[in-house]
Amino acid sequence: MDKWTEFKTAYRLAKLGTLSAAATDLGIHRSTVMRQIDSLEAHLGIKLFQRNDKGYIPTEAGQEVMRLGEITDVQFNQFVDKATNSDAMMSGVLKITCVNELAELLFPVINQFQAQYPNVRFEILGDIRKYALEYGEADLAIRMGEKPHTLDNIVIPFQCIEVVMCVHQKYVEQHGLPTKDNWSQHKFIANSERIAHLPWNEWIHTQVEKSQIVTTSNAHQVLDYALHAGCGISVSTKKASQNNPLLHILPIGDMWQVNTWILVHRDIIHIPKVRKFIDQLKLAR
Amino acid sequence: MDKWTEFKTAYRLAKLGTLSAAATDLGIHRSTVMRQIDSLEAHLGIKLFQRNDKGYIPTEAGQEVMRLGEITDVQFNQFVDKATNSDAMMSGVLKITCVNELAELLFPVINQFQAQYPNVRFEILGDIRKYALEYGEADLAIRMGEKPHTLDNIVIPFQCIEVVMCVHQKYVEQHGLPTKDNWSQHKFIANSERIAHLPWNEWIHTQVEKSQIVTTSNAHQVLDYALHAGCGISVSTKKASQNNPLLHILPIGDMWQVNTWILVHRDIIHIPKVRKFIDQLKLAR
DNA sequence: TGTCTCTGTTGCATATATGCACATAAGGGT
DNA sequence: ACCCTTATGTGCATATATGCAACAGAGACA
Repeated sequence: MDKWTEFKTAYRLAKLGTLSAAATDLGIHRSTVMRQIDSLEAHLGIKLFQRNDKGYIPTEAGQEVMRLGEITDVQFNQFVDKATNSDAMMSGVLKITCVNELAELLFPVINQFQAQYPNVRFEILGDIRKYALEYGEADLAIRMGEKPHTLDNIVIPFQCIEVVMCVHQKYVEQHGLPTKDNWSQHKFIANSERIAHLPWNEWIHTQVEKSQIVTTSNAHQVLDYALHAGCGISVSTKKASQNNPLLHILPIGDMWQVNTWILVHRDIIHIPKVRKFIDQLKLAR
Repeated sequence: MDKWTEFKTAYRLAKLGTLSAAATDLGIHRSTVMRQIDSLEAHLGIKLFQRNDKGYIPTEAGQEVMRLGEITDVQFNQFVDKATNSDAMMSGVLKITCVNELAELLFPVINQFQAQYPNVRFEILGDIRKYALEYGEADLAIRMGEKPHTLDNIVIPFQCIEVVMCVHQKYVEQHGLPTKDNWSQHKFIANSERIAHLPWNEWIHTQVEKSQIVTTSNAHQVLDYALHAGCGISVSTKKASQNNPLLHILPIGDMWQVNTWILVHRDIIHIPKVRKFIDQLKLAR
């Protein structure tokens, strides 16, 4: 049974009783209604209506069509209402992918957003690898570095974050404060993998002798522990470093201005909750 | 939402993931699937799918379409199965209209039919007036007399019944046995209304003096009571008269050969239970 | 009785949807 | 490196469905 449109026509006809009324109701022509019914009956091999000069009377099967059509119509309309009404769509999960390091930029906005739309849940896919927006693995991505060049994804500039070298007080007590002149003698902490979209990590791997990188991990949080334990010099956002009085910001290297970008697939940017969340992200720039 | 066909297409696409698969499944062309989806999305103003080079991934709304479509599909298919499968259709009510006098012809067949199809219920509309098959008041009609000439109804010859004049033993004891020569002196029982499709009733009204018709009623059963109480001469089927030893069949008038006809609307004759019941009626001719 | 409006029905011109062929891109296997 | 298969996307010719207009019958009303 693939004649769903004809089925709806039959349902309206059974409900209203005449071709003319059904046609007006459906916004099509009388004759179209008639031919759709003829077609449907021929297809099913059963009569759905008894015709007379006064109109169309549903047979037992026709009454079943009416009953079923009514249910279906309500369900479809409810779906359309729900899908069309923005507020009703402000629910479900919003999946965001980013490297762990960027998650902290997100949560102030998420917090604010959830106050307004408590039914939207967030799922942060904090991982090294890039999740593919194209395959629906995530709704949004936050990326760093050069402006991503994609085909199906829309790229929106997000924050320009400042990144600094820093070291913990414990390290200073043990090894002294690294300076511009002697940093090449100190210990460094870095991600064990070379990841193109982690620019400062690349900087360490290219600018620092391999032997200086004494602590590595594939997890950002582990590196953070190492930093706070005084294992060596690491990289952090300026903001995070300033908030911790035990962290010393070092004048080593340059102060990085790293651009971040919001990525969203062009097919889902118009989904209300996605759009509204992006709007709030923009305000937080 | 009147794009039910497109809705089904969207549901299959969401289920199968690619245009090609959905197209094959639906028996239409890839490009048709694509354009129907585009059309539906444009109509709803929301994206149902996220497109990529591997296929179509349903959005949250698209998943809802899939869920709803699945339910609807099952329901529609169940309907088609039920409506198509003859045995499954052998249920519900079968409405038959006839004058009370003919009902006794029906019940042997009904009895046999119900043994085979216990889920079919019968509703006999035994009344003087003709129920209109065209307006769905009844499924079948049994009519007497001349072959009915109708436009939308199919007429099938049924039984040729023999009708006789008869009188009860009580009447004979009181007034003597009516004969061919003296019947015009006797009392008659007739329906109070002149009904064209009750030929023997018409015969009485035209051939017998008004003053002779001493007992009338608009109900056949009442007339029957009057006959058995010995109130006068009445008309009955030969069969019924022969079964009652207290009834005398009189040689008055002619022995009528009355044709009876099965009437059924052309739109419902193909409904399994209607067709099968008619088949059994034919066997009982 | 005539008119008016309601119903379904049917032929015909046109608008719409469909299928085909081809272009394009990406991955898998040899 | 090449082929083969998978997938989507897009003009274009054609098939299909639609709307229109006209017709016929039935009932309401004056």
